[in-house]
Amino acid sequence: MKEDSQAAKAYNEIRRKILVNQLKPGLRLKEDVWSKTIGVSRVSIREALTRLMGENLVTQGEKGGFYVKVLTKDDVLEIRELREVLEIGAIRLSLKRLTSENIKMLEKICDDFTSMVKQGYFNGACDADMKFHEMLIKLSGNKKLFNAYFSSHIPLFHQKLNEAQETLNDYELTDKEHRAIVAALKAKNYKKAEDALIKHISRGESAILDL
Amino acid sequence: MKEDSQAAKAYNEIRRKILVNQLKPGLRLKEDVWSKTIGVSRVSIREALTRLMGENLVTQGEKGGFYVKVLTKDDVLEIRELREVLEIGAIRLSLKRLTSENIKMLEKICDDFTSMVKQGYFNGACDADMKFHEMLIKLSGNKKLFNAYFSSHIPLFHQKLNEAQETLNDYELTDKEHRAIVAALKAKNYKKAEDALIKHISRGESAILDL
DNA sequence: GTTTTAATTTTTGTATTCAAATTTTATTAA
DNA sequence: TTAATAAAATTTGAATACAAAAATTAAAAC
Repeated sequence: MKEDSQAAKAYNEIRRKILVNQLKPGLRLKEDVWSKTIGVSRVSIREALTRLMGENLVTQGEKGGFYVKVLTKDDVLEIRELREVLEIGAIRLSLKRLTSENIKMLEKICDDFTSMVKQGYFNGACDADMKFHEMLIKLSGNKKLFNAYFSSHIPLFHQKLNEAQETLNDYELTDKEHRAIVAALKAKNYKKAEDALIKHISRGESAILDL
Repeated sequence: MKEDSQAAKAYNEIRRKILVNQLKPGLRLKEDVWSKTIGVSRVSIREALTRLMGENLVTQGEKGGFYVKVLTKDDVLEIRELREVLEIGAIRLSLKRLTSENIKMLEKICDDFTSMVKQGYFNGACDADMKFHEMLIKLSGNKKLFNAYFSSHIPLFHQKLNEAQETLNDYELTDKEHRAIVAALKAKNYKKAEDALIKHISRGESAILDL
């Protein structure tokens, strides 16, 4: 799929919409509809949807037809575990190579989070939350790890998490937990960082499952 | 893609050939050739290749055209790290839920490995090696983790590993290391299991990079 | 003989087409 | 009215067709 092909155009557009939750899970994606919406032939739409199926962002019903991937309760549970595995792993990999620059980047994201919560920009705070965890992964310096992180529906997971954050207290807890992780990393205390991270992620899961 | 569609047929056939290294990395996959080989229309081949692109088993050149994914030296390094992350994580998740049944399954695989090496069935031993690590992942009980394991080109990595095993000594080392991991798991000693696993995987990487 | 250029062939990207399968709507019988 | 059946419409799976792009080959110029 060439960068500038019709199929790539469709792929990017549909993918984006799924990841920002504009296309609700379970929705059927009719080829003809999207063909007209995006203005490319049905073949190109099919190609885009097939690629998304390879990424597991869409599934196919037994009788054919594409559907937006549905996150079940089991999925949420498994994603939480996988997040734990990947983020803890990332910390372990990055600990040796962490620079003070890196720590500053994390602290900056924490500060952004704090200030946005204070000003009532809750969606912005959610962005910062996602960014924080992505940064943890990125600091591992391992592209494949980053890739695994993103192909695991973690963005979808985070979508749900966003909905779960309701009281101001939730945000303040998140903030504290993030900062605890950063502090442990700064002190190069692997065990402490790991514990803080596990605690943080587990709380997120509970919040989602309570929805 | 319906289970029994033409595209699924092509997808499975091409995918298998890539994973068992019958299609060498870097090879161009011409749609027309495969259309005639498999006996389906070019559209179905395109669909299969597009899906494989979503899985990152094939890539696309700047000027279009599909190619079998090439594993670079960096890839090997990153996969080794990712394996470490995923397998250590799997151990952590499974430790609480490990039954004596599970341990027996692992021991059985070790025994198979030993006996095949003794009889000179080195490819069989390689299979058992892969199976051992897959089992570690499976025992986590997390399908998404298993999925991440498989979408990380770890089978391709293992292919290379197979080529790297040369002397009888290599096989005996592998055997010992596997058994050390199982012993630690049996004793529910997480730290020991983790250490044994890291040591085992690191040695594998060195062997590959020496190729 | 080598390098450029032009012509030819191959290969891909995309649209169109068509039949089969599926879903929806309408009709009939209970 | 509800359930069952039949008819119509929609939707997909798959082949074909065709133009544009890329690669290869042949021809010409140096």
